Amino acid sequence: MPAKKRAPEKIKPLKPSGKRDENFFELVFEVARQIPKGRVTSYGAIAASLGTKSSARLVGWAMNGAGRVRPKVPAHRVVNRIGMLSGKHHFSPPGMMEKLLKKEGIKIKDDQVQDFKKLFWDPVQELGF
DNA sequence: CGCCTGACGAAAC
DNA sequence: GGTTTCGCCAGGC
Repeated sequence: MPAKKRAPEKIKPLKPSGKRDENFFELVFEVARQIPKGRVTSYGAIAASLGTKSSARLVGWAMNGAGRVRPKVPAHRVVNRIGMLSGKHHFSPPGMMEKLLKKEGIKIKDDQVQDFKKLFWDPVQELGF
């Protein structure tokens, strides 16, 4: 029997209104803007704070528009859950993300954030969600 | 109109 | 324990 069914944890429904259009993106940007300087968070953490922890990909997708919203969203402070700069390839110069992070005092080693766990900023915890 | 891809995550194998 | 697959939603082709 082909193990092709993964439904581990059930995700909670989105807004009762069913409105999950660009509003979701706005929320992502809002949370991302709350990231303090010198700190980092993960896509999944943001998604979780919005109530859609399974939609971590959407957070990343939302970041695609991070550069076209104002004020600019510090997308460079958002990395995946292991602290890897998965999104560096999406910056103008791929090294920009790392550069910005280092500028804030964050050490990067091989596309990975050092002391990620220590620098991790959990929106759910910090924002009190 | 349908299939594939994508800056993730987590379980299944 | 590394690899694979699924789910999420949206957009591109």
